[in-house]
Amino acid sequence: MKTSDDLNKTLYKLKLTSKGQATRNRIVEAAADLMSERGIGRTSVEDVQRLAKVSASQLYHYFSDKKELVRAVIAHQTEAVLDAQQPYLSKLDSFEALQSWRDLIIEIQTQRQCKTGCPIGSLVGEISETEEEARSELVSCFAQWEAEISRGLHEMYNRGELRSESNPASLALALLTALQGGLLLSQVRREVAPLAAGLDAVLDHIRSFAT
Amino acid sequence: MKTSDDLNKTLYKLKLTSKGQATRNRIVEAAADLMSERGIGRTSVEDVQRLAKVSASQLYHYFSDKKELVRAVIAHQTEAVLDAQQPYLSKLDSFEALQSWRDLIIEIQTQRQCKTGCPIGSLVGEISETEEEARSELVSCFAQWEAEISRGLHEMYNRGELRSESNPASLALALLTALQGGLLLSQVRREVAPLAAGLDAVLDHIRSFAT
DNA sequence: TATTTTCTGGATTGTCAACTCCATTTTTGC
DNA sequence: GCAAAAATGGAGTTGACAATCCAGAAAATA
Repeated sequence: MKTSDDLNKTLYKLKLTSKGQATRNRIVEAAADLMSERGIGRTSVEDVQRLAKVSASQLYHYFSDKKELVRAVIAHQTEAVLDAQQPYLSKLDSFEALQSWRDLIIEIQTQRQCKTGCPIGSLVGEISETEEEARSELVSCFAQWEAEISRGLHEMYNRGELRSESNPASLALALLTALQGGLLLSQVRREVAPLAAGLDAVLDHIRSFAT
Repeated sequence: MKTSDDLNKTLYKLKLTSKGQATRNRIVEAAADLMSERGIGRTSVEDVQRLAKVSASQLYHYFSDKKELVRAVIAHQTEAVLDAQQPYLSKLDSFEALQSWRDLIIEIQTQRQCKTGCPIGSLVGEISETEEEARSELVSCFAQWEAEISRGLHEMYNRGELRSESNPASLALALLTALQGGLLLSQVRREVAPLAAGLDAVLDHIRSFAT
């Protein structure tokens, strides 16, 4: 049963020492690394403890249970993924920028040797049905991502670089879709070809709306 | 340790009574249903036993361990997924056929209320790293799928319905990519919009190569 | 029919992983 | 400097779940 203190800790995040903050970060990062490599189910909290070099009581001092840790991981990965795509992502307002962004993504996936998929997307299958809260956090993560892409396309549209019959919002969603599918297939096939094919098809399609 | 009898059973699939075959099927179908809904990790063999109405000894009579059951599930889902898209999938050799196929997929995902993703794709994140054998079965499943799509596009190409500068193989891969990404996003967002946006973008792109 | 093989029931075991407890040390705020 | 709060160590508990075992029923085969 949850005491009201636990509730406070969960909802209002009681004070953390800078040392405590550091420990918490170490835990989240370790968990994020392990989970994006093996998935949630195959990552035990003991594994996380070992990698983060913390004891059980430390981990449960900062997170009430594994679910809460997973939620923290989602938040952490959201930030990490969006950050990794800067400064391109926030300025996707030209065909050149889109192309550079595409190249960056391919580069990132190449560097990790296609051993993982999207740090966010790969979690979808492991929570969707069971944890409503985690799912909605994933949704908002994707929404942020989509919004960044969408913003750039809208700017191009407003500047008249995309013809009026184009639909920037749909195109942004299609790009994110190709990205997710591409990462998934590239992970399982251990090659970037699907990612490249998916992104390039949608990018070509976007270019077809050039004025 | 594996006895040579177990080895025989695994490799050559000893004789199965028709009754035995039925039991085995019940197990695989139950496992497939549960795993595509909750994932592998959250599906216990006990859950499978309950749903399939079999005892533990029955399940382990047909499968040496959970991993083997998972492999059977992959094979089963491969067939189920490809079958569900017939007769469209095997005749994707016209723009109308492509459109009908797209409509069918949206319809399927709508009917399952976006509660699951791709029965195959959603397994990727839960095995990739750990079980090499299962991964390669997933790869060949996707390869079959891609080949079916590719065949249709190549026929169009050879018939001169797609311009010579188009690349049917890439387009097929892009379609599969959009499909996977679309199913993933539609699952987490509980709406078909991403699936539609992804597929429509690639289909429009393919149409742009029409002669 | 006899005998071998396949199939089934269900109790049991062993392992592993999530989570708890309590004592102790460190840090903070007054 | 001194309470109070936060951080840490690590052994211990609990439950779930994969897998086993032994015995017996049904079915195939000769």
